[in-house]
Amino acid sequence: MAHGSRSNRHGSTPPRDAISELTTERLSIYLRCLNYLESIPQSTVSSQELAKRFHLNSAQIRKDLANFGEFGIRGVGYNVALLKERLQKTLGIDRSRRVVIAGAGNLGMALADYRGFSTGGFDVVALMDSDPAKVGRTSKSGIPVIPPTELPRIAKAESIDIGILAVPAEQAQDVYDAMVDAGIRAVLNFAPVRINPHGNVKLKSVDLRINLESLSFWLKNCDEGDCGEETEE
Amino acid sequence: MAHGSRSNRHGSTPPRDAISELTTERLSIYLRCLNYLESIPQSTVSSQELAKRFHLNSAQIRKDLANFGEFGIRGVGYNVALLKERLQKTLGIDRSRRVVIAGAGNLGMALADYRGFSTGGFDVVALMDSDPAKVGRTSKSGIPVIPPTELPRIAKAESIDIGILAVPAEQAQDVYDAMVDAGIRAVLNFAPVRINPHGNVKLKSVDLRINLESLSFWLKNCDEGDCGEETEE
DNA sequence: GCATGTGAATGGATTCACAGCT
DNA sequence: AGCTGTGAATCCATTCACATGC
Repeated sequence: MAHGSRSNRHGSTPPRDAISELTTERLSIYLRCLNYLESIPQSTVSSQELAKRFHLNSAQIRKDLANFGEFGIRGVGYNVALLKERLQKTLGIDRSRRVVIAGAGNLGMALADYRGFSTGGFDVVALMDSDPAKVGRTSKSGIPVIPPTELPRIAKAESIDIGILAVPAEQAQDVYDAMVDAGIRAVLNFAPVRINPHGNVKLKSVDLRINLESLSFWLKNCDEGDCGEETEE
Repeated sequence: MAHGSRSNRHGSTPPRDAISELTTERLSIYLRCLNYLESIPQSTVSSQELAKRFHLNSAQIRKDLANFGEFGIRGVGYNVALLKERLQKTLGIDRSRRVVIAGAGNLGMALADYRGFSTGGFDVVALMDSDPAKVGRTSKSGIPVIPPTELPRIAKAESIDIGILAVPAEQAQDVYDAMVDAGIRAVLNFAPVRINPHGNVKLKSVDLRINLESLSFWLKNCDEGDCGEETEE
């Protein structure tokens, strides 16, 4: 109780009306753009300028933002720093999110040390690997490798928010299940398999091969005639 | 001429009618599923079984496949090995695609050695890095690091199909432009920036942060009330 | 005047449901 | 009978265009 009354007083309007994944991914993109503008530096931007600069659609920008409040000033545009802050809050990265990565192979190690994660909101707490030879070592940046048996304890103790699967395809389902059992509620999967998802645990998959195959398809159709003006992001 | 007459004789029907990216990405997924079935082994599969097993929609599978020919047998289903072969051909990975990776940092190195690429259709020919200290060395699996000045020559000599950007955000645009100049016609970008695309060069971006942010958004909205039955791939 | 925020219109993609083949 | 391939129907996302407010 005492939870949902003050409805539109200054942007705390809750989504509640089912925001699509496409929308939230665009919010991240806007955030990226704003970071750039802030570094220029530039303090104000209109949806049109954003659209032109970064190949977006101005109406879509406005509509996406409108889902979460009224962040702009009519006749003026958006305050870069302010909008950035609002987007970070909307995406839930105003506080740090704790991450564990399963699989201390090439990919897992690279992700663990990826600066794009550590700077700004994501905190890789541990790598996990079933290979005893790897356990106890650390990544270049010092993230420790723990054994699978430690997962439940770490997940609780460090209140892990997100699990990343960077294990071979054959192990992915089992490790996913273990993460779910350990109470992790969001998983990002890099293994090239379809995970059997557990309801209530958010699953997203990034299949690196799919992207290459998609490019290959385009190349093939290019060779065979119509190249068109494709670009896409 | 002598190009488009024998229309539907055994599946060589050309797309020509603009296949969406979503469709081609699903083709890759189907291919992944077929590989699994082949390993079971299982020789025949219906769209319904595929759908049930891998959380897909049977009508969509049939519709996607129908874009490229009639691969199934009514009353029976699809031959796993045959369909797999057809999909590989459709995606243009029946022959090997040659890849160069820009950026010999953690991510670039991990991608270069990623087994998911090398096994089956993609051939990482070289890493490229502007750091002289890295040039001349190799990745764990032996892929050589070349300097940027070598790119045009390698691109021609090795007939590179695909460039991968694994460089820091600040360099991404320049390296992309260099790849375009070198005649590379498809680029996969891992840098968290919006690349200004060159027409006629296919660009796809994979932003690792976006995926984490998307999970974070979901977690946040979970905490604040409606969790729903989300899952998604 | 200028740019946001938004209903209405458009355009795509997914799903339904069945005709047609084996 | 069973399952594919496909028009029709539905659903969702994007874009347009304008009323609203600075």
